Amino acid sequence: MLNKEKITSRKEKAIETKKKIYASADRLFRKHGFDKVSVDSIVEMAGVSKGAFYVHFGSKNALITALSVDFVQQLDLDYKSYLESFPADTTASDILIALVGKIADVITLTVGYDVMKVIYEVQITKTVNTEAVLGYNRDLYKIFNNIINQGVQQGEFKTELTVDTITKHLIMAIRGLTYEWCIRYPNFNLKEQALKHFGILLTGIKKQ
Amino acid sequence: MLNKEKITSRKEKAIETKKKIYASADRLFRKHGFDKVSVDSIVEMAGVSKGAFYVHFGSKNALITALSVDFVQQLDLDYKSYLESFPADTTASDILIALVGKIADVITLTVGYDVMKVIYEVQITKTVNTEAVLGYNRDLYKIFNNIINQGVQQGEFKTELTVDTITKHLIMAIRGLTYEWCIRYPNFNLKEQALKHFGILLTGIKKQ
DNA sequence: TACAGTCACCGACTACAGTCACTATATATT
DNA sequence: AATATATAGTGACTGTAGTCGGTGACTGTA
Repeated sequence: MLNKEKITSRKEKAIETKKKIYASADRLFRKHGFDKVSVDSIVEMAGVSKGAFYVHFGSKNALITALSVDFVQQLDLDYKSYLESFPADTTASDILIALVGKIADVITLTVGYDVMKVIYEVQITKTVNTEAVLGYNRDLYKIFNNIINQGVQQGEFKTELTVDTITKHLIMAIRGLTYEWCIRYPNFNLKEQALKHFGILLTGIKKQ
Repeated sequence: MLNKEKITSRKEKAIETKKKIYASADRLFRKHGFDKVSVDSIVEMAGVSKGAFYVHFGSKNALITALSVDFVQQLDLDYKSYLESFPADTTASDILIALVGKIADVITLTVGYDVMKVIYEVQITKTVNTEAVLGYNRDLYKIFNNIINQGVQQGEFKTELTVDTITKHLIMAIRGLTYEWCIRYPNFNLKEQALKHFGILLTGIKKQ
């Protein structure tokens, strides 16, 4: 029987090939944008065949998603460290508002429209498993969960809804805002609208 | 100079061609779903050339959008007549909650996942002008505006935000919920989540 | 060492959206 | 009526994502 774990020279080479494709794609996408880069150009730069591409990635979108996932995970780490800069006695609402502003900044300034658009498009076309972006154990959910939990503990938020439920609704709202930003681009100020929207949502969650 | 208004036999024939394409597409889409119908098969059924298709529709998505727009306008009319069945003294909140439930029902039961998915996908890929679906003068905005205005007049809602602003935020929330439903399909109960979400939003809008 | 099985890889091929130079003919102009 | 112009319509062609039967180097086994 073949040992599934052993890393043979053959598998090493395969991993090497995958990395080459990934790296070429990354360079080309950054240079020309997602739309203008074809699979053919990626495999040409990587020096492999088209067949090899589809051995390692189920589709062009799957590759884009893989790149996005790396990106999203990095972003979540950034949000985490951003929060560590806050004084311990900041209220949960204030933290949430600050975080939402930060997220809006990152999306509009760092990530940018082209990339966000593709991520949202891929999610809806479902050609790819986007668990890492959508999954409820994504870091962003944990971050929100912690803040909201703190708000509930300190009697700032209502207890009618579970912490988990509130978390899901708030992150859904961010996704909705970002979707709206994408479809109305460039006629929609994400940060301004996000802060206003969270003003409403937080009022609905706070104790009267 | 050519008279732009006159309906010549030539223009009649052109309209006829457009209708044939439209009708063939409608039949094929209903039968096989959007993804499995090619432009070639549409023009074959309509008995016209591919070039004719692109004379009348800028892209395949433009045709899908045209079909969607008809659909959406019909839905908005349905919502309007649904509201007329309410007693005059119903509170604005109650009307809104009922309407949101109705919309969720229509989306999940009447329109269905396949069609919603395409509408949301077309909007984000922006290959087409989706003004009729997104435009702030869409009937749905007017409907919401009336209800919210009533709520403000009767002192039920806060006056910090304008009626217009509230309308936009609520419809954005519906879009966000529907997007979430699409990307989590079939693991997301739209009606349940929409009602819960509007519970939060309305609390944030009502006078304390 | 011989050999059978596997699998990473190859690249010609298919399917399909969209383009464009051209044709045919209805309409406007003289 | 003769001619010029505008435009609906044509279909071969292009570009690109994705497919699939074939190949040979590498693997574990006897």
